[in-house]
Amino acid sequence: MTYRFYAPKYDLERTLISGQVFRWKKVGDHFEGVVGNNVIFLKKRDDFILADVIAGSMSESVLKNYLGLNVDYEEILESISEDEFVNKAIEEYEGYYVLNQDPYETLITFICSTNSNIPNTRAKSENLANLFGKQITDKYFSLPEPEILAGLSEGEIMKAKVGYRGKYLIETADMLLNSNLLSKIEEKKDTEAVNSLVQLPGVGKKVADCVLLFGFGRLNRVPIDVWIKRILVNLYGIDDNMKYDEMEDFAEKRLGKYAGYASHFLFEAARAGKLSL
DNA sequence: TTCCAGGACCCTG
DNA sequence: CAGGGTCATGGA
Repeated sequence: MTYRFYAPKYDLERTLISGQVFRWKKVGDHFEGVVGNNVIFLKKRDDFILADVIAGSMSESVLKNYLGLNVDYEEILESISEDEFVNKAIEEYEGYYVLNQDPYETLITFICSTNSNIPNTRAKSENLANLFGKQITDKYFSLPEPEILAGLSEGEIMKAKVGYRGKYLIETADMLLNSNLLSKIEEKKDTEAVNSLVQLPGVGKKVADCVLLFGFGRLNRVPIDVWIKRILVNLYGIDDNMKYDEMEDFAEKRLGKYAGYASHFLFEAARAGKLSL
């Protein structure tokens, strides 16, 4: 299937090769990625995103939602750009969109991200898929379902080079199989959703907020990582011994209902060295 | 060799 | 509750 989305400002590279998602790569003039059991090719032409679903049955509406196009982007930009630092970040990193990923895939990949870096997280995610996932095309595999992960031994999962996170992945998958934890997140308020997610092994508040922001579309949630903390301290002047919840509250109040969206502009701009921290 | 990377967990005081 | 050490792995 081929789809076409009107999105003049959309920068595929800044969106897909970023810190929010770990399953895309640039191949020549386009981007190739695995989303669920689909292999998707994307490229930009003029004001449009051209999408080819190489394998799988992802519908146009589902892909549009995944790409973060079911939001009023102009309203979001207008809202968050009231903040001077965010405004600067948007100028330095325009065309970035927050995706709307599958909660389970977000969870698994962000468990892999802890105390690691983005290239390593990408490698871990790819290893998990290639070793234990379902083969979709000759070279692309889906992330393994919880049934598969839960059935692995620690020795087996270590082949994916996930390190000490291996047992967290196995135990989290097992808990998901024996509960409806993820499916109940939707109905919970933010604080309760975080409290629920952190019950999963390998999931702390930061990963929980990543899951809420990138997997559940809660654009207000601000994952407080070392970058955001550095930004809050050096640009916004907060005390660097503030606790996680206090920093999150500060960021949400300061940046508004799209604070999470704003924070990722800050994150990417900072990581690109554009914020002079 | 040492340090760090989008942290989480465990043990002490 | 706060403060420390520890945890696999790869790259600088």
